[in-house]
Amino acid sequence: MDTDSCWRIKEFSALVDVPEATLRAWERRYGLLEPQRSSGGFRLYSTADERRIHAMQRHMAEGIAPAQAAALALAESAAREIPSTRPGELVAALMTAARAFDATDFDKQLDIAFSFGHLAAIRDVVLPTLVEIGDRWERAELAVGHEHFASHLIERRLLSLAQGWEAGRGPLALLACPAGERHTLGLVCFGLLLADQGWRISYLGADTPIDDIVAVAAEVLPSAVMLAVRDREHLTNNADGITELGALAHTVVAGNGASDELARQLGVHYAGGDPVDAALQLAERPLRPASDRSPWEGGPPA
Amino acid sequence: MDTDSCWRIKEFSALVDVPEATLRAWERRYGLLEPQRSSGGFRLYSTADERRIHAMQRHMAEGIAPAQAAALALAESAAREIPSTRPGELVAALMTAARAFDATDFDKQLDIAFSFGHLAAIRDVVLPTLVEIGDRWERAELAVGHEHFASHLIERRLLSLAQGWEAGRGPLALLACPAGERHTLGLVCFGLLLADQGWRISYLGADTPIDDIVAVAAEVLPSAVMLAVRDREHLTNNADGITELGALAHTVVAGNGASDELARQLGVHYAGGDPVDAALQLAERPLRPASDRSPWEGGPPA
DNA sequence: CGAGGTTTGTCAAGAGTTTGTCCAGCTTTG
DNA sequence: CAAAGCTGGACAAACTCTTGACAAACCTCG
Repeated sequence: MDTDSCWRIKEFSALVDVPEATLRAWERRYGLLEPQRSSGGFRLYSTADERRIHAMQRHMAEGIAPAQAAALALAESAAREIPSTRPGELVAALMTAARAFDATDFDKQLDIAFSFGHLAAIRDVVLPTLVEIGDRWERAELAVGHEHFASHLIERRLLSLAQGWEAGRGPLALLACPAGERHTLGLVCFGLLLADQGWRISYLGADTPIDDIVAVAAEVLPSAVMLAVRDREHLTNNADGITELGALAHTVVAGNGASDELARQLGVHYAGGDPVDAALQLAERPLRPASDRSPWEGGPPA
Repeated sequence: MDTDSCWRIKEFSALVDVPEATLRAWERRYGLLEPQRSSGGFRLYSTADERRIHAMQRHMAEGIAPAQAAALALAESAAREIPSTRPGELVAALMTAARAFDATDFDKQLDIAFSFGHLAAIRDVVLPTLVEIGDRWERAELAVGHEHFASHLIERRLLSLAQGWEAGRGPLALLACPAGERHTLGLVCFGLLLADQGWRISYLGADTPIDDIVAVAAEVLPSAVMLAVRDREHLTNNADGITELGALAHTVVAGNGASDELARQLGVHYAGGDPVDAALQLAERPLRPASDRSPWEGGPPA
């Protein structure tokens, strides 16, 4: 998306409020700018150049001499490509970006988070951020607009990463939220982690009538079914269907709406409130040889 | 479609407000225009040429030099070539894949569809598929499970393509579904097409309380706000807030729940039921010079 | 403090590029 | 036939390039 090597020197000079001669001097003397060139040799500045100019200006405003300011700006520009940040800082940066409705920055922080792998990103950044957003929303420190904005960007990222999770040769997991339940982010996190362990994912998403989940399970014969619920009532309202599902396939309920006791009543398994735990718990069980139809038949191993 | 290659140069020149000599120069020097020719050699401009001119003008209004503006306009134009294979076959293949819960195949068909560009894929494949799914669901030929399965795969694809749609320098559009409304796919299609035209997108997604949409609009100051609704009641239930929004920004309602009459009552604009129409309609208005705060102030141009 | 050197923003000259516009001579259209 | 178009070349205005220079500001050090 960087087709933006556009501005010629006059426009760029006006844009960043630096005289043309100075722009050329900074390029010549410090290598601060790296404009492309037109076929005739005209400079074509990009947004990267713009960022470097702004960094330079910021440092000079602090009283730093031009040569040093340029060196700092260049160093920052280089550091932008190799960030090393702690998860807590990433969560804070995500919250800041969400508060400012800065989708570009939010996405950049997600880039950094996911550069550490799915597990670390989800466990240490994405889920803590969702919790933080929820907390602040409850304390009215954050508007619904912020929550929607951030949730969408996280969802977009997770679904992008989910590309291809249905392919492969591992056991099949069917993922859904039962009727009424619309919080899918945890479920998608779970699916991603499970796919990392070699599972294939079939995903039905939010608010799926329990009868349809049962029907799909009967057709695709998954090795496991995962139902994610935030609100307890979405389990109790669908109790009969869930019990039916439990008889058909190894069924797991997870999320804050589920509990060990409730799962037992429904005749299904419980995997805790945390999708990371749930995925690792489900994935780390040793699989039976491929000749078995289901690794779960005969109940879960001790 | 638009086989209306009809304007001769004088009329076209007046239409797009570019002198005839300049039109010929842009064609000769940048290949920006590809008018058909009459038997005697007269240029016959089409709506595609008009779109390219508008893209060119948009970039030049941002201060980008003509040569670069033309290159950008051409790049955008290339992304919307008309497919050579039959879209109908793709729709049929998608339905078959959905019926079999074959996510891998479904995704492969989407690959093919989107190889023809966002516009063609959305207009000729994605939207027809959604309509088809809706129809078959109403006739009970398709279970909710199939619908969820397919919707999720389409959503996943669209959101993946939406990566980066917030970046750039064009006018900003704020997209949301008001409270109660959960059908976002059309809205995302709209956003993708608008982003192709150089707009920046800020997205709040489904079921956003109208007060929060207003609050976000007041903060990010979009050039346009788009509300997508399938059910009419989600407009009427939020009437006061929508009118307030209309006073704050150029607000457009679209989708099957909207209508010209209802929009007028609410004091906002109506863009039809089809996101493709809506996006092209909004995008193709010539933008005022960058010095103006909003291209819409003073109402839409004649 | 003051001499001597370095840094930095700015300028100028002369050559080259980009771009909107125009012209001449000829053709097409209605 | 008159109005409108076409081609190809040509041009001037605006813009940009490089190189070299220069003065003011800033340093270092005796």
